[in-house]
Amino acid sequence: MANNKSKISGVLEDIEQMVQSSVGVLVGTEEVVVLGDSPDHIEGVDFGVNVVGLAKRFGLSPVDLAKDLVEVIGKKIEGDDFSWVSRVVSVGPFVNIEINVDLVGREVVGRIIEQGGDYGKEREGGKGKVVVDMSSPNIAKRMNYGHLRSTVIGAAIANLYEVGGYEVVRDNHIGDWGTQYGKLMVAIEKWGSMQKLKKADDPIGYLQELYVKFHDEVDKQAEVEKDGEVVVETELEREGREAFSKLEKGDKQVRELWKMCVDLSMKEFEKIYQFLGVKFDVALGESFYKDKLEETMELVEKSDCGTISEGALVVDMDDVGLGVSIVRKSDGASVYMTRDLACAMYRAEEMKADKAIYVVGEDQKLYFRQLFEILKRLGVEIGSKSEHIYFGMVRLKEGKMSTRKGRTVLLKDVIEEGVNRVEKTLKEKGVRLDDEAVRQIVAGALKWNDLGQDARRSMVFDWDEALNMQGYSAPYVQYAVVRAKSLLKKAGYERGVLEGKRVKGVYGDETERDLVKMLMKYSRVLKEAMEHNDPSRLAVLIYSLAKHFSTFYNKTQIIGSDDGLIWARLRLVDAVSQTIENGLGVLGIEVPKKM
RNA sequence: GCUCCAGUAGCUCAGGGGAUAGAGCAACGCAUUCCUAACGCGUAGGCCACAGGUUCGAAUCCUGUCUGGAGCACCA
Repeated sequence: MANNKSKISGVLEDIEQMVQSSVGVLVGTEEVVVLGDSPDHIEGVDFGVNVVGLAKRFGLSPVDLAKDLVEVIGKKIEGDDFSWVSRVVSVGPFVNIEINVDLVGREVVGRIIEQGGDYGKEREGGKGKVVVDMSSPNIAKRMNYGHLRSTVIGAAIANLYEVGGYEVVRDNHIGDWGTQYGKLMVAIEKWGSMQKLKKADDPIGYLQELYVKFHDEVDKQAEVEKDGEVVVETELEREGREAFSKLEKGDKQVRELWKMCVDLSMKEFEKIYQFLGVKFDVALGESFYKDKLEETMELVEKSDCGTISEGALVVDMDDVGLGVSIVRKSDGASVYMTRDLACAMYRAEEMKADKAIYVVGEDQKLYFRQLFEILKRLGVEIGSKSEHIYFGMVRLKEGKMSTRKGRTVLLKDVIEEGVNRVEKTLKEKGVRLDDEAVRQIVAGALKWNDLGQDARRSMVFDWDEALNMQGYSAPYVQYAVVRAKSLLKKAGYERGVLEGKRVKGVYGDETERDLVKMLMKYSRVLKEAMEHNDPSRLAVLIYSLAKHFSTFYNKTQIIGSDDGLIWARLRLVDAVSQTIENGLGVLGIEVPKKM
């Protein structure tokens, strides 16, 4: 087991491997060993292993096992077989390891600089193809702050899978089909016009108002009719439902109007995506599957799981606690489920995807369990491999967001406020930045708020939190990278040019040591983030890197130092900045040229 | 009513069987002729919702209670 083992795995993994084989010497088989952090109050150690679980499994005393392990590892170190570890001690059931930080540091830094933007990436591709179903705004509605979540979390998940060796298709699953568009068509015909829509400054706003009016009118009708009999469906709703039915059957006039709404909406969405720097590989909206719906409904009807109930085609999953799901309405029209079934099959058969990841809010948890269950019952394999990555709802202090009650925070307003805040800060600092840098900072701040914490928690919208630019935030991390790069430039540092430069005897300082340790953990954290579908793990690590870099930057004068460490330190700065930038890249956050 | 998710510092959150529970914000104090202060250093702030249980060991696992969020047939 030499130091220069496979360069594919990281140094941390190599050390783990060494401990693992040491365990093998003691118990006969190699057991998976994970190096954790050692506690701060025990000085001089860097990583720790808890052997209780291991000892129990083999019926050994944890304390004895720890002692024995220390002895075996100690021999390896002494024999100069493994010089990355300089000391190993046991404390109760823990085995603590001190790394030879100078050696390890130079190795890790060297690898990062060598691999650059590829550092942390899985070398072996071919893990499979995954479709990430993300963003998915509904047409004819303005995007509100809540729509940010699926978009940025989806982008980060997609990137995580990509660096994890998967082929990824980012699919913006636009909501452009369904009864609500029948209602919208009715509203346009009754109270608006195509001409007005074409000329409108804010076409989506125009459509949204019509949609809201539709519901207001429905409420009025319902009240009137309530005086008579029990009303299930108002006249207006019936018209809306019929209009959708017409749309679905291919009525030319309705289709034309619908198409216009789609095009106008997409144009608006594109502006926001551009600001955020979010890209999709495809945008196959729900309507894309409109010609496959008949076939899908037939398939369900002919399958063992489909039954007719109250005129509708349903799948009863009560036996597994999932209730009943409608696949075809009693009037023959499709529902969301029909489209998603067709979509899943298309992704499996046509796109050759192995897996689909739906980045959609927690309110649809039951729905996706139903979707996967139906696919399973239909014998469609992708269903059992797909996942619903959910995120908590965004509320306002006043309560749930509601387009109809005008109680929303529009995404474009949040962006605008972000730009204003950045510009105000710049004025105070007397710094000038171009629009691109401002955009990157605002987009970063917005994304961090979604990616920096467990997405499953629901959140109450708060301007200061949504646009936080201090401390645990994207601008803080971006700033660290910008400082690092500027420092490198000022020092005349160039990658790979080291002739005659001393790069020895470094990384003894505590902060430098912490930085090295965090760099070592990068690829592991990346992998964990992917496996848990949790970008926040990555955010936590790169924030930590930025934090320690800031400490280092403030206390260590690098340029002008003449203690012979300058080049080694610059290399460390380079590696740190590269790693942070890689991590930010995975989160979909760009680094401005200047800050 | 049933099901799922969450409750950790004043606020927003990390940690999710192990060693003395950590950050950011807010507060207070310090620093600054030096690589840009969206920065750094320090102080203070905790019955980890509550009650039982499992364990050598629980913020972490189990059960129950309370509080908040989400969902439960022709919306998406």
